[in-house]
Amino acid sequence: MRGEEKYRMILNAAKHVFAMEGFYNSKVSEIAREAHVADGTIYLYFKNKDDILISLFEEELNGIITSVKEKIKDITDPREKIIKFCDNHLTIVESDRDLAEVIQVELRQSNKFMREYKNKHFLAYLNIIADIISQGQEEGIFRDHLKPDICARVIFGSLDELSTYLVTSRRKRFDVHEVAVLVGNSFLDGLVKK
Amino acid sequence: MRGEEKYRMILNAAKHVFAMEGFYNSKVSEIAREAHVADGTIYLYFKNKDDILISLFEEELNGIITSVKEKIKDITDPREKIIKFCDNHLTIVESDRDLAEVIQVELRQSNKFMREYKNKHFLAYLNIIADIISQGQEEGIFRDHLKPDICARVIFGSLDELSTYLVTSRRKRFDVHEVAVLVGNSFLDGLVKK
Amino acid sequence: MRGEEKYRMILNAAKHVFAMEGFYNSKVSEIAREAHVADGTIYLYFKNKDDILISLFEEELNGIITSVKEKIKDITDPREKIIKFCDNHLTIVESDRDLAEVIQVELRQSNKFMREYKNKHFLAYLNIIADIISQGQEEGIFRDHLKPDICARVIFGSLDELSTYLVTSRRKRFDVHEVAVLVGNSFLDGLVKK
Amino acid sequence: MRGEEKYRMILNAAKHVFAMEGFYNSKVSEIAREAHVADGTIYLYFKNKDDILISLFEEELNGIITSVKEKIKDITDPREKIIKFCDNHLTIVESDRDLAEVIQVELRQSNKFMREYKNKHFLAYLNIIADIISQGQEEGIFRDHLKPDICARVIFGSLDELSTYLVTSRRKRFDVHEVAVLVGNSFLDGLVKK
DNA sequence: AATGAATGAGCATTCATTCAT
DNA sequence: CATGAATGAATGCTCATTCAT
Repeated sequence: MRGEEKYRMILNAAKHVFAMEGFYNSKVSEIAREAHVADGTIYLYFKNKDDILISLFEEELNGIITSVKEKIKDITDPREKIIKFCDNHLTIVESDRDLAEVIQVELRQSNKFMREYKNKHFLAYLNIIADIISQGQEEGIFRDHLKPDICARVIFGSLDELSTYLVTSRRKRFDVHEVAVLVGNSFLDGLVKK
Repeated sequence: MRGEEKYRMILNAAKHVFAMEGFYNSKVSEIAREAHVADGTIYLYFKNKDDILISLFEEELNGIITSVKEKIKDITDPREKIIKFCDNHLTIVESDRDLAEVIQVELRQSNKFMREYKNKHFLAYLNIIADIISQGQEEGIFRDHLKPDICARVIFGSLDELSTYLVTSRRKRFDVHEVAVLVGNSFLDGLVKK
Repeated sequence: MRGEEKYRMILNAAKHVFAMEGFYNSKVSEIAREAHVADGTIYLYFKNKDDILISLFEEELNGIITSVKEKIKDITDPREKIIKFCDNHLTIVESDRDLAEVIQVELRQSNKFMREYKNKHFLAYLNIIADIISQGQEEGIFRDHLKPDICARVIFGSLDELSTYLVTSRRKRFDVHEVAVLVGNSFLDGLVKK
Repeated sequence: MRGEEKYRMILNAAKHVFAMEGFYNSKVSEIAREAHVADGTIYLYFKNKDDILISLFEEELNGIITSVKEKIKDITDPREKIIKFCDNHLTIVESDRDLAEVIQVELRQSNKFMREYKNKHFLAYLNIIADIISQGQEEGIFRDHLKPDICARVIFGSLDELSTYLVTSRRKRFDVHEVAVLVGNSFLDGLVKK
């Protein structure tokens, strides 16, 4: 349908502009120009500039969450699941630098509305890792004293900082699959009972 | 000296205001009020608003770098050095939430000048970790195939995300010393030759 | 005919919306919604937003003028005519608060086009009073030195301000028939030769 | 003092611009230009555009109220007081056409804040007339059955409509002193006990 | 050095109007 | 005739920065 198409065009333009300039330095009129719509048209699809950013996260994070859940659902070994999760995250980031930039840069914005937003969709993403850890602990594979929420933060933090490294550099810093295995294994060495 | 005193007052006010509102939502006049100086006075000590943020990082990061270098200089075991590094980072963050907020939130801003800035002082901080890894590899304690820069990113990313967790929550999520050991050991399990 | 029906619906919706929000705070889309037509449809019947207001006056004032002329045409005594005029004005205002609001609030708008408009249809209404005065003077009933146009303004101003009083208040301030007699007589005392 | 001076300059510029264009067609930047200040300066003295209009009324109405109270305070005969009130109103209007235009045109605006405003300062003006009527009734000079608030509206409405007449016309329509006496007497004929 | 009143460039948002369907 | 999605000109307001005192 036409409307849906414009909605996508605006979000894509916004992703690019936000990635290039940062949210606060981005101009709505610039997004409109890149989306090939008039300034006013944006306000038919979004309540305001903030709403564009929120919608962008909502859409993209949902996509990422759906895709990673799909990819790990047939894996039984929690160790392999974690490596797959890392691999998926870095692969997406590598294939969509704008997205990576927006997630890293703007997920940190501290508006109240953003903080609340994070407490909803971002946590769903973190919980995927935490759930894998819990599962591994129940299966007696992972050490019991490690708190899943802390581990999830540690793993996500590593991946996110590596993404920054990837995005910030103009030249290629590392092979994502190789590093995903490295990060996964690094933690697994700490996680797995000896 | 008088001037030095005002400079400090402005930076402290800025740290607080930036932490509360975020850089872009902070007003120079608000910083001036909190610092008990006139708006114009700020421009006697800083070139512009951006310069306040840059100077803030410069000062704070230098302090952190100096303090952590001091703390690890008498430790010989690279494994202990890494744990000490983690412990130091999380302890500082816990004792100065405003600083933590500013580092996490604003270090991600994507102005070009910020990017360049990061490539200077922030890298000095990362290099402390990378150097420890290199040292450990030279001593034959750490595995050789791990790239020190990648490892440094992974460790910093973990610590930084844990800081966010610490700062974002109103209630205490974890004991920083305990977690510092955990993070350090987690990586060490992966780093150390078996 | 269909078109005539929509024209009426739009004017009625406009009267209500203008009365509620004032001309400048009214949105064409709001009028369209209340009239149960599409935004664009309005432009099939009116040149622009201004034209809606002008047409509204035109229609309503013409109605009022026609009705009052009908009511006073069989009265011969100019004193009774004036009282009837007052009674008619206040009765209409009381029965159609939206109309009253629009006349009072918007008749005062000072666009050039409005000024010109007033100089055409509004004057026709004032002239009804002025003509009665002139008639009374010719018949030797009213004092000769009073200028009919001034008297017409005085009488209309009184009625209009009383209408404001009526419309602004939530509770009933006075009985319109009683006050019409009062206003009429008040002037007549001044008008009539002793 | 300087600040007070700028405040006056802005209000005077606003009075002129509002009178020329009407409130909604007036641009803040136009007021700024006429006041010989920068756009932003206006917001040092006024909260927003609405606040300029409100302050304008506040100042001007207070001035009018003060001046008329002063003028009638030594008059004992309520009949003379009313004539003096009318004379004062029309004289002010004649000497400050911009003020007259703003009062008439914009006092009718129907924003909620305006309605509330009217219920405070405008009523103080009306009450001056109502008090005179009450006084006259207590002294046994005016008829008892006339309600002072209704009479006040009638008299103000007459004066206001005559002001419109005065302001709208380019040529002089009447002598204000003569008409003031006429309006006053007109009502007095109705008011005074025979 | 310190002040803070003044500046004015810059931008998000609104909404009357159009026109392809 | 009717629609309503799309347009884009227009403007109130903010706030970093300046500079006369």
